[in-house]
Amino acid sequence: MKHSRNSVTSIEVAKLAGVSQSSVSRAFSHEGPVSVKTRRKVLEAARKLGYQPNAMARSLITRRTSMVGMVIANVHNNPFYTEVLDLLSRKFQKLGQKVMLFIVNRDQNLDDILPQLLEYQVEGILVTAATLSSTMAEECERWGRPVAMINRYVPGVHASWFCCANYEGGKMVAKLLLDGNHQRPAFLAGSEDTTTSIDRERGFMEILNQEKVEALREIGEYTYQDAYDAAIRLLDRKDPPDAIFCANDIMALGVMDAAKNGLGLKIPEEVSIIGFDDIPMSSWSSYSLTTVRQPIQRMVDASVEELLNRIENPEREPLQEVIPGELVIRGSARMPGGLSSGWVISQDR
Amino acid sequence: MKHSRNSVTSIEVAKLAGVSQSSVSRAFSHEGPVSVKTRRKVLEAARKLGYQPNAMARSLITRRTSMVGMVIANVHNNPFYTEVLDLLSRKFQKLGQKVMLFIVNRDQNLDDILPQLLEYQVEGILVTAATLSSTMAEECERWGRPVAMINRYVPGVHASWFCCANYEGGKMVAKLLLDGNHQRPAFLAGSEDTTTSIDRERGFMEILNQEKVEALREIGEYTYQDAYDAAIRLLDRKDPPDAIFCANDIMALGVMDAAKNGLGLKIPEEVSIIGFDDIPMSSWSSYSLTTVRQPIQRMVDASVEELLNRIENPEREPLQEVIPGELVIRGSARMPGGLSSGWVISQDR
DNA sequence: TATTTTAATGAAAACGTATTCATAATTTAG
DNA sequence: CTAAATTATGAATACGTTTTCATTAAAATA
Repeated sequence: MKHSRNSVTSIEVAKLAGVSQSSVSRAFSHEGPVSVKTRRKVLEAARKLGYQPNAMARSLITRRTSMVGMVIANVHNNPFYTEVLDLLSRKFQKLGQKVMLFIVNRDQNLDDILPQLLEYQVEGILVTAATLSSTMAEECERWGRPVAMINRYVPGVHASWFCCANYEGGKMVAKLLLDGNHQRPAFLAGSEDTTTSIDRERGFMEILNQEKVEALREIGEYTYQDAYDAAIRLLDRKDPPDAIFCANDIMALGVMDAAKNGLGLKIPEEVSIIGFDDIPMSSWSSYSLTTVRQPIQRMVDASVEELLNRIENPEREPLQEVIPGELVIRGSARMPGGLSSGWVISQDR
Repeated sequence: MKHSRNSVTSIEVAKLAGVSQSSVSRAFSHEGPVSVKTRRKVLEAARKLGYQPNAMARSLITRRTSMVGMVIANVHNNPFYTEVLDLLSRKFQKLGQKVMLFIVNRDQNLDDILPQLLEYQVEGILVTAATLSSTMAEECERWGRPVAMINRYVPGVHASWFCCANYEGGKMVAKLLLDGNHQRPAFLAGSEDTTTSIDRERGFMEILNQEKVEALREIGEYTYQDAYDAAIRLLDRKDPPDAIFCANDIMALGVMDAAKNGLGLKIPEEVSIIGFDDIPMSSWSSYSLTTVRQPIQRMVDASVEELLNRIENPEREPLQEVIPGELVIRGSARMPGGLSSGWVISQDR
């Protein structure tokens, strides 16, 4: 039984089973009336020939593909998005969706990706850690291809999105630092053009400004090494900060290594460090990073369900949601009295 | 200009442009003779209507999809495979292939994944860190869907694969430890059913047996936490090992944390630790892990190129290759004289 | 200019399925 | 036991392309 390419079609199965092609189709699609007898004959013949229905042909007639596009950035340098990718992919699988994957750079233009997704008739598009221009997003939506984003939003655009409460998270961190008697905080930004970094910083500065506390600032481009270098610059000043809030965990780990191993500082006695994400490594004993945990499972569940929902109900208005994170207290920041490692503090919103 | 679903077809474009549907097709597929004048007219009309060719319909007639299936495991708990995923995805993209992604568990049976891949007419399948049963692999190959694996092989199966030289890597580590005067080595296995762990251990034990050195053994299931716990068990014995070779880096980091922070041991003075992979975190200053670097870029390039090659030339015999890794000397293992951190030692094969 | 060669075009067929519609077989009701 | 309702079936069509083939237009040659 040697086959050339995938030549076996429903017609051959029909022939072998002694029924019409229509019956083969009906036996496979679980709809339509088929007698148990013919179904049995068909499945038997199909098994013998190794028949697989051709999804391309089917999609042509049903106008459904059960495929979604997934565009994701930052997957290699931020374990948080690795986990998002993993959870998204599994969730789609569980719900019977095929995933067409595109891994891009954070700042990459998606103009050349989208046409490919549309050509292949994905029924919806999920974008994470990358930004879809508003015209592109509108374009998709106008074509009846809903778009959902995780941790990214475009003001005024007609698309679904689900973000961690970045602004509120930044506020929580600022409060925690002030309550812990820090005098001279610093913020280590990610990329200047990401809403996540911007919003976290805005919340952070909001509280500091209220209390008339000034903050130092550096940029780390969301990478360990950049953060390491930035931390050295910060901590080597004659007026170094006594706390550094980093726009994400991977940078916080770089900052911790710079402080501990690079400059021999004690954490948190000489400098407190706080991150954002709560990636697995943050809980490892070498770091024990105090951080803001993103509600990753809820963000994934919500965005997937919303996307599929909008695929089924194209007229429905896109949903947007800001989901609160939680402050995870570990050992990398000096605490106000009464708080110690192990506490998890939910946001008050 | 409000569209319902994607209703605009080449026929409508033809109508607007005042040409035949065939000419529209020819204007878009870069083959076939078209005058510049009609091409211009067609593209203009297509732009106006926002026309996108339907890849499903095309694939039906061309019998090509430019889609490959990618099955990958361990992506969330091993950064090595995150990087593999990233590089694979980008490489396929660059070569014009669409990627249909399936993320699975390491030990998950692929019997329910494969039919989906075949239904969707992927032209080839790339499997990483998961194992395709030999019958399944043969099945694919018989249907003209070539299979390529990274870091996994099934003896005697008709498929391409590319592995790091795990066996030789294990030997290098054993030699290094013996030359560094270690008396009592241990091996921390990954999952018992993975060839990677098995082969690394085989090479390691081969050298130790030659020198009549006995080794302790534990199992870590490839996770940080399991490795941490296993390390405590090993190091808390009354006859603890003076060196631990771990089947991958993520486990080695867990072992380091257990030794350093859990038991207060000095690395490498009291215990040497060596890993396998060379993930980014291994070079971070908190760890500085001596490890065997997998030739990840070469493995990715080779497997992708081989897969596409076999798609174009179905008669070609599958290629298999064992690609040597390199020993990366950092600070987590006592060195024989003359070797110090920063050395990279290629395998002698 | 007449003739041959080449390029451009449109009509029609094909890809493999789902679905509609008419018909045949079966079951249920009367 | 017949009539009516229901269920099962097959023939034919449609989905949106690419491709073949015959034809026409244009260019190159004589």
